[in-house]
Amino acid sequence: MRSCYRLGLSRKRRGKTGFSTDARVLQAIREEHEIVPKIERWRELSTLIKTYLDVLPEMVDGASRIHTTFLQAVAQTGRLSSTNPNMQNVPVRTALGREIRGCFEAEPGSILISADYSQIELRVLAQAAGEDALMEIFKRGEDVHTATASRVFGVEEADIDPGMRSKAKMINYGIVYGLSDYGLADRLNIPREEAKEFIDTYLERFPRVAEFMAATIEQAKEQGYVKTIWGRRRQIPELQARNYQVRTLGERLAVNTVIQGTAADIIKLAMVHTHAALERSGLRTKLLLTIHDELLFEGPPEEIGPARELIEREMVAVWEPREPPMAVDIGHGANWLEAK
DNA sequence: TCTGTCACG
DNA sequence: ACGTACGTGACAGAC
Repeated sequence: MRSCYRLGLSRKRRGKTGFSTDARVLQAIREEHEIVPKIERWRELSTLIKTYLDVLPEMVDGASRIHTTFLQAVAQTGRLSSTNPNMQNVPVRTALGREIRGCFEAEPGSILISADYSQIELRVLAQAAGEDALMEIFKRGEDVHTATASRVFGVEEADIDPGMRSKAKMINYGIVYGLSDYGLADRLNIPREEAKEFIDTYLERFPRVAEFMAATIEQAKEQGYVKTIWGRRRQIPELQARNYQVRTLGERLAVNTVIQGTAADIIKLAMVHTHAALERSGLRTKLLLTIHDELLFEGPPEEIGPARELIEREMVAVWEPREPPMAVDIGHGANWLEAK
């Protein structure tokens, strides 16, 4: 990018056609020129406007409702995907994003109930790896990112500040995805050596996680596939590639698919069981959406109490008697934002 | 049609 | 040394 060069901005990663200017790069060079934060703001607003505000109102039907299509055989991990429109990427992270989410309202006279599994992938990891240290954190009901920060940084939990917790969160999820020291360094904007220390310390504190990853990759190489806890398979032909880059991708896919795929099994079972239990109970509350670790329901306000109780019970029961237990966060409100 | 970017989990 | 976090779908611009 000629203009970037002229402004003397740092160049981080490059793609096939030039230097990247994606959100992570802009965040890292935010202080280098006053134009950078302005571009960040423009990117945020233009994305939300063109992808959601310009398009979704056109898709509302005569009953003031929007209908998505769920695809059951696209995502290679066993997740559902959602298209035309995608209701699984409705904004929520920024202030304007939350305003957009708040536009999705229950039918007048009804309410929405949102129920999401708390840290489902890390709980699955704890079980799959048999890592007691991780299991104990959940069993005690601790905040997993704070607890991880304490173990990785060697600081009392009471002294963990939001920045340390945020780094630990990055490490926790990065581990599931097979992140490298380079990748963590790039995301945390820290030296590579420091990132390597964090990862090494994490794997020392949670040694069964390291063993689980190695064993999963080894087994996948022998058999050609991995299996979720419920037994659904994904072939990983990338592991046979001669190309290093493809092969290491295969190693990350092997580990991630067991975790993400098991979480997908769980939410699908939860859909079946909550639906069946609602029908059996005679309640009129209906399942509307599934968003990977969240189920969204709509129903009469007088059913809030029993519906919430039934939904949480069924969602938790899907995973029993495994450890650590699943935890479900439930809320309700007139719109999707309030319900979260 | 490909690439980069960005929304979500 | 290698290139460097998984899974999606939608949009805009270049070709």
